[in-house]
Amino acid sequence: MGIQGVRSQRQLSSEKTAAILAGAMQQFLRYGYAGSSMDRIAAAAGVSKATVYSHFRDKEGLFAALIQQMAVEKMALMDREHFGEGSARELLQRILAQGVGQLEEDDEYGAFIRLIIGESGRFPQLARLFVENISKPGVDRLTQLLAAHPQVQCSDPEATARIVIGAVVHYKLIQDILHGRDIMPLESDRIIQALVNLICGAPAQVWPSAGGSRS
Amino acid sequence: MGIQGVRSQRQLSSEKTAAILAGAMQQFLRYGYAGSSMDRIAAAAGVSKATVYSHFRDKEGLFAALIQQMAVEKMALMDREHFGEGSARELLQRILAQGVGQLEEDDEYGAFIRLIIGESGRFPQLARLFVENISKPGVDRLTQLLAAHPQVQCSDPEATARIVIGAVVHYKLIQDILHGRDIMPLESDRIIQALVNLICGAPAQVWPSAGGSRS
DNA sequence: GTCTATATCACGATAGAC
DNA sequence: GTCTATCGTGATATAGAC
Repeated sequence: MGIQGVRSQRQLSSEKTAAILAGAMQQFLRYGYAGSSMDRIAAAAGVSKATVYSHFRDKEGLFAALIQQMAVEKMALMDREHFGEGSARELLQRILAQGVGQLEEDDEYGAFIRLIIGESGRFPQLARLFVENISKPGVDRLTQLLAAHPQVQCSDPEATARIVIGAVVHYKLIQDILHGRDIMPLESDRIIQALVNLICGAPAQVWPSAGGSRS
Repeated sequence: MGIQGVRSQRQLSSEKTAAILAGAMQQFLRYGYAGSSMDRIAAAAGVSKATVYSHFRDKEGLFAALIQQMAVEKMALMDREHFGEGSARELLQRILAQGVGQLEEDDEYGAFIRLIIGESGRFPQLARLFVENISKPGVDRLTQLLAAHPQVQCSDPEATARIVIGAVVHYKLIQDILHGRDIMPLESDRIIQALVNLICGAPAQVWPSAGGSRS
């Protein structure tokens, strides 16, 4: 099903290939798979429709190649980051601020997530590719980071990592992808602070006695 | 844009209307908006295509009516629940177990979420309808519950509620909607327990002294 | 390799009989 | 109100010139 055999279509001009993929990205991200036409993709790429079919077997092959390319791109965004030194609280805060900020400024990322989820019924293998190359590496990295800092109070780092990632992704989902910013307004700092406080303990623990942590 | 004026189309037979909506649900949930055809919807409903057009103005009107109906249905699932008495930990655990269990057994719910997200670019008003009638009430209820139990250690109940809901929704998203169960296996109890421990403190609080809440 | 032109078909929406 | 039949359009994919 199209996921294999993408590389075998690449030994062509590779100048037009990039243009076609760019046009396909613009259309697929905006209109979804079934809502995009090969005519408009060719027009957006600045080539004829026959050229598209000389570079990719059919619409499904083009779509699979695009998703694969975007998965590699978005995966690379995360791998290069090093988060320096500091306490667990500082480190976690830095990671979350960087992740949320990147997610908020990258409009394309939201459209990509929308596309993957929307087509996950028709293209389950591409959805799995997203999980394997994007979701899992992110959760794994955070899991190792939580496990490496024993001062954080969590007995299950893997489940905790998924909670953190899930909270951030869901925030992006409601705020941007589902256009809920006016209905459920919430500053991203509130999410970040609440997450850090949950995992590292409340910040201003005035009385370390039995009281609690109300402001 | 179709969201209004749905009721005005209802004073018809209302026998066929239900059949059409059922057929539309089957098709739209499976193939998305652009991937569904009015011919197959009519066939799935057991009526002719002209009958569909006598009950709904066009494809967009039918889609909007279906989303509206499903939003009301799924909203009603949550409103009727009463969670009895008990400590904050017991209460939260009961709520999460009930919510996750309902989300896991209801295949239709996953397909509905996939559809809403996938079409949120083309139909932003329907996405907002989902946020307003499904997401917001759930978060609001959990927020009030967290705020009503001062023994839970959270200074921002609203942000905390969104973290909890986000973790659960993201779990459903990865496991079922994106077919990642084999790639990132995780028992739902692990998520529930980790959430409860984060919010209510670790379970075995042997010494309630200055130590904090390490396990 | 890339184009224009075309084959073939399914789509949304409607007309008109009953 | 519901059906059959159909109109016009735009879809995927290909043929053949250059």
